[in-house]
Amino acid sequence: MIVRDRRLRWPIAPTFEATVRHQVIRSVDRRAKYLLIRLETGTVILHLGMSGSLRLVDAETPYQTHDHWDIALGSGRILRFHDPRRFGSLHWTEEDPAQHTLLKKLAPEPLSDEFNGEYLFTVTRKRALAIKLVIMNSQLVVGVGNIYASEALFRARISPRRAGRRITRAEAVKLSKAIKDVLGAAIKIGGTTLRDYVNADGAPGYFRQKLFVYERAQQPCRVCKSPVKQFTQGQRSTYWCSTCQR
DNA sequence: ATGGGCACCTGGCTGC
DNA sequence: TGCAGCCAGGTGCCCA
Repeated sequence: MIVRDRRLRWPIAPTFEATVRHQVIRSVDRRAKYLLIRLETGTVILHLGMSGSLRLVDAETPYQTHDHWDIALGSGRILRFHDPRRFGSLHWTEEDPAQHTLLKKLAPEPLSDEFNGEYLFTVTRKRALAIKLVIMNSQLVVGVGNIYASEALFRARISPRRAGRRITRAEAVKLSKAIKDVLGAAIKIGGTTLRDYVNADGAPGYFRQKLFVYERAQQPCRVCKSPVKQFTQGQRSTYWCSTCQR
């Protein structure tokens, strides 16, 4: 393994290369947005942040700016990590990865049966916080960042300003379905590409074309034609249609 | 227990 | 043409 820049969101541990050297990859899994690569003596926990990507390249492929590390595989190819914003991270654990600090408090997988209307209704009961911020809390919901939060609420026809505890049981059902739908649809077509972000093949994600409200301030709502509104919640932009969403 | 705010980082864009 | 300044994203962490 070659590390060119240890400065990711957290610095890559100085012992990391020596630890993973010569180990066989047993399996690759995922929890929330963390990639789990199980080796013989432990697990690599990797996050792509917002601009990270992994590519499998030939050994002679020259590295480029922001190619922060390479792992040489037994096949002769190289697993290369590229991340302009350096919000990605790389950790090592020899214990059950589910018990790792970064993973142990995470909410259920949003596409699992465990994540449903009843679950969402229950966890929102004592939340005075706006529902948009509630569904962006990884202890309550995982997989929903700023883009999909606005999109899911639009699909569920719920105002992003509504207090979590004011969500009715029926709305919790709608919202849990909207979250599953938006994540499922986005995954299916390669995610959402904004500006310079590309996926592992260097291709953009095409979900941007399917966004109903995100980054569409002033533009007509795709359902009712009234202008999409924008405001700030938790230091982040929220987009919504005040006609469709209540 | 809950919520508010900040931090990390760089490319793209705006405006002088 | 160049450059300073702002904004965007995911999410952990510190403090009230």
